[in-house]
Amino acid sequence: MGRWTPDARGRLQQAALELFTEQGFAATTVPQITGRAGLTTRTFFRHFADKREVFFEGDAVPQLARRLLQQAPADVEPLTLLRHGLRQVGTERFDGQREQVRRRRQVILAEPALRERDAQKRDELVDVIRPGLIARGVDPLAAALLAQVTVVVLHVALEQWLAQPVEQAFGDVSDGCFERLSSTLAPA
Amino acid sequence: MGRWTPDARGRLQQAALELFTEQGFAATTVPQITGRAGLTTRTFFRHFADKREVFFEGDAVPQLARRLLQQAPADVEPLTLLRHGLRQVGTERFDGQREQVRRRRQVILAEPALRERDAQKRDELVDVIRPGLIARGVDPLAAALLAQVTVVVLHVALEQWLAQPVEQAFGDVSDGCFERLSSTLAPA
DNA sequence: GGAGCGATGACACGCCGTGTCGTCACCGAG
DNA sequence: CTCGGTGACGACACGGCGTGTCATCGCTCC
Repeated sequence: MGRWTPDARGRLQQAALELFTEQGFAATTVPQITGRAGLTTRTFFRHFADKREVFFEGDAVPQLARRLLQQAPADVEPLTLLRHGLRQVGTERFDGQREQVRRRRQVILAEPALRERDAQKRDELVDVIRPGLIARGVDPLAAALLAQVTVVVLHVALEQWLAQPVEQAFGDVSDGCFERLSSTLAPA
Repeated sequence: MGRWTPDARGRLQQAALELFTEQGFAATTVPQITGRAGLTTRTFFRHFADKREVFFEGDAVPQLARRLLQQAPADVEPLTLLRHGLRQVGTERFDGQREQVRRRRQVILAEPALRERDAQKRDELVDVIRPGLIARGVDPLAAALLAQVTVVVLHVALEQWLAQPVEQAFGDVSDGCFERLSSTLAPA
């Protein structure tokens, strides 16, 4: 409990999210955000590297991926581990929150600057998964391909999952994507 | 032949590339670029949407992808088409220019802002390939997965190709990546 | 109770990107 | 040949982003 009202970072995130949905990302300025949060502009940039980061901060997927890769038993097949990992991500961050995820997705898609940052975040996830696989004994080329493909499936499956008429478990959608991809790549 | 010395856009690209390699992307300002090109700052932004675009402009890969997808005979298997497409990209843009490609790659990797834009460019390529596949009769889910995977292979194969001790044909590396991916994803 | 610490405020500043208007060679119509 | 349109660029102003720097002051530890 400091000299100031607590959770400055959380207040900034909250204010930013509200303003982004109210008036769009491009139309809201950092002073507007800090004004609503009761802070100064300079303080915003002490918590977030730039205006886009406040939207993506707290995205726990890379942390979860790191944890799963480290803690899984060594005898688990990499592909199995990755499939279960996506299912885990689904239950922790998607299942049961489809409308919330959809709204967030729409904000991103509407703003080129946020799409770009989203693509970078996917790359960062690849850069977590790949060394994790290598540490588990996967050779570098396969690790690079598997890490990239896992993030691709996460991305495509999320799109599929959001488009379903009725919500199903994300893990089922991502597993379906894995299988579909495997069969599509198999030589005819 | 106008009132001004011709090829303003080309002069800007040239000056920008020189300055980026001389002193780095972040350290060069747009006024520096336009100064060297003999133009004003405002003119820079008439030719390029932002400072990063001058580095990626003229990247003909999406155009090539569009052309290949439209012109290939309708009976070519999608996967075959994509593999040949990557080989084509390799011969047109990579093979025989490895040092040049490597230098460009290093500039991108050294600058987070350029990595981010590079990721966005890969997404844009996906957004060219996917509808092209759908137009060829591939169903939407497979098209999404194949488009993403093709760009992944392009990316991973480029990394592989740059790391080889002696240069080989890019198409051989990308084909190897495709096969490796297919076998890695196949159920044990 | 005094020293160090850490989060924030306050202020200045450079650069990015845009809106707007003026200038002037080129081009086509008459 | 002239005259208005067009299109690229210059000139200027400006808001917003992101950073460097120093001051402030409650908290903690000794």
